[in-house]
Amino acid sequence: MKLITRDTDYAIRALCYIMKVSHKVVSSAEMVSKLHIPRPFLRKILQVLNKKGVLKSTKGLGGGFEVSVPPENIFLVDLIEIFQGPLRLNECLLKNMLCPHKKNCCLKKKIDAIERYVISQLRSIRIADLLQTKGGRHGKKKDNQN
Amino acid sequence: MKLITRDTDYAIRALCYIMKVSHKVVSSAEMVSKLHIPRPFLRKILQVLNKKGVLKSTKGLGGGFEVSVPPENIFLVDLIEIFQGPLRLNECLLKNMLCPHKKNCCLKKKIDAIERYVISQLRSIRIADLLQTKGGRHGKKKDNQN
DNA sequence: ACAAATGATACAAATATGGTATCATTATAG
DNA sequence: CTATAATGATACCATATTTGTATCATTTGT
Repeated sequence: MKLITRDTDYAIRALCYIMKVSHKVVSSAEMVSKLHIPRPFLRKILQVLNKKGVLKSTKGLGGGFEVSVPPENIFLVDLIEIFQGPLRLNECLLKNMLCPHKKNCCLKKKIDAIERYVISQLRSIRIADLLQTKGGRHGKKKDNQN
Repeated sequence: MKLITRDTDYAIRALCYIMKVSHKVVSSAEMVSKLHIPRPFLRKILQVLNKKGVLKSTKGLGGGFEVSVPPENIFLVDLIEIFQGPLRLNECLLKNMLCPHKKNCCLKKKIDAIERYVISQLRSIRIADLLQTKGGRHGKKKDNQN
């Protein structure tokens, strides 16, 4: 059971890279070569981030992607929900009607409580916070051979 | 993202049914008719529970399954691990080497902390505790039309 | 011996995940 | 104004996981 899937993972990496780099607009080609993410896959991910308003894209020569909301306002839970849908730990139970005739199943209650905790934790993680340990830690040191 | 998959779900239902019912040994046929679980799938699940020592099976006429450890000693986390493997929320990050050159990635740390919390919570949920709200709540009341 | 049960195991369908490929559109440089 | 470098849209495909099915062997009570 993965809390974070590959596309969310790649999205985090891409966002961190864009935030870290000095120039505002970053092309997908640059990210592919730096982050070693399969190109079409990364492009698809970037398009999603653009549609969701997390990134802003510019077409044409010299175009690319830039962060479109203040980095402090992007949280891990947002990316997870964009790529993995709403975080629901107990969907299976409801779908299969484990407790068909009662709403007060204590298993559901307990799992709901866990879910609330997990979401609250994920909501507290800023993508910008990850920058410190995501390759930008040493400020000006070169990291282009990563 | 499901915390509990279908087989774990079915296992919970079956265990609760066996615990709830007055007779010790319960056949898979009975559980199929009462719990509305596809027969071959339930049989497979029961066999796993038998192999793992949670249930004890008796072959032949009048045979079936009975609980083989004290119900208070069966926890939700055990069933999850039996059917879904060890609970690891962050395997993806490691596999893809999100942080290839540093062990002190703060994202990993945070997710590990969440994982520890989730596991501790799941470890505190006894299957026997679920009985109260799983169809056995009213004691002797009939519930066989479920 | 027969029937009722589980044991073992291989197969298959459906879904989710991870990834490709292709063509259209936009924008800039010259 | 055309060539080129970028993204937009979209359909497709491969693999893994989940959710089952099917079949035959084995055991056991009557």
